[in-house]
Amino acid sequence: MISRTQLISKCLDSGRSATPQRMSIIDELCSARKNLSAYDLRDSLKDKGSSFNISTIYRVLDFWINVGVVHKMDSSNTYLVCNDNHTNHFHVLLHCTSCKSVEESCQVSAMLSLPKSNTFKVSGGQAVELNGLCKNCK
Amino acid sequence: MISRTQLISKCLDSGRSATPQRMSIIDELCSARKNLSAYDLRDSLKDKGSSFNISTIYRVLDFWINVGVVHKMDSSNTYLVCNDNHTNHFHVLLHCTSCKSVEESCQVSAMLSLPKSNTFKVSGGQAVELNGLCKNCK
DNA sequence: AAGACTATTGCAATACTATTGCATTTACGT
DNA sequence: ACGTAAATGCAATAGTATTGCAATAGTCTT
Repeated sequence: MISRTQLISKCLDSGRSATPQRMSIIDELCSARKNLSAYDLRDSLKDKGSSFNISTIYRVLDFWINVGVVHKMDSSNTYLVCNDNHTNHFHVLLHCTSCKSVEESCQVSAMLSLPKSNTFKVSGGQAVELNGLCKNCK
Repeated sequence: MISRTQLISKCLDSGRSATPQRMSIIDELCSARKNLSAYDLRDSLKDKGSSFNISTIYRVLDFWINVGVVHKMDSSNTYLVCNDNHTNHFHVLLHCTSCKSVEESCQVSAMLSLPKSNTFKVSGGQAVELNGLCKNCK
C-alpha cells in the first residue's frame, strides 16, 4: 500500500496541497483495504468522528483519481486505492463476483496491443475491470 | 447491425418472448446507432409516441443484456446494441472521449491471457471499456 | 501584519441513475 | 375458456453524483 509520504509527494508534484480532509479521506480508504462507495466512505469516517459533506467526499475522490492514487470501479460505483505506483500503465482490476474482493494486476502489454494503434489511440492511466472468480472462490 | 429476425430468435432461444415493448425499445436503440442512457431512450420513444415507465425501460434493457444483444457501458451509464453475435467472447468497447462515439472490437485472445488462468477465472460474455481517441479525432 | 487572491470546504438543493412492491394485463399450455 | 406464469404499469423510494454559492483556509505580495 502507498505510504503517507508518497501520498504527500504526489500532491505536491501535482501542484496541489495535502489538506487534512484529503489525508483523512485517503487514509480511511487505505485502511479499508477494499473498494468503498462514496457514501460508505463518508459513513465510515462519520463513525470515527469525522463528518464530511458528500460533495467533499466526491471532490476529494476526484482529486486522488487525478493524482493517480485512486481508481473508480465503474461497474460498482466504488473507489479503490491503487496498490502501487504505475501511472501511465494500464491497471486491470479483477473483481470477484462471489466474495467481492478486488485484486489489481498490471499485466499490461497484452491489453495495449488490442486496438490497432493506427485506428484508436488509447489513453494512459486507465483501469479496466474484469469480473470473475478469484482463486479462493473458484 | 443485428436483424429483427435475429433478435426474435435470440428471445426464443432464451425461452422468453419477443413482446411489443421489448421490440420497440430495442428498435429504438438500434436506430440510434449510438449509446443512450435509459432516460434518453425513454425520451426518444416518448417523442415518437410510445410512453414507457422508466422501470420498464430498465427491465427491458436487462432482458436484452441477458439475451446478449445489449451492453451496458458502466463508465457512462449508457446502453449500446452489440454490433454482432459474439456471445461468450469478450467485447472491447472503444470509447472516444472527444466525439463520444463507441466502436466495438472483438480482438479477444490478448485480453483472455491477461489474468493467469489458475489465479482468476474470468467470466465470459463481458465487455471492457477503453477510453481514448478514435481515428477521426486523433 | 494587512490586504488581495486562489484553493478548498461546507451546505443545501437538485439532477441523474436505478430498484422495489404491488396491482394489472398479457401470453401460453392444457 | 381457464389457470398459471411472465411481463408491464405505476408510484414511491433508494442510490449516486453534481452544482452554486457562501464561508474558510492557505499563499503571495507589499
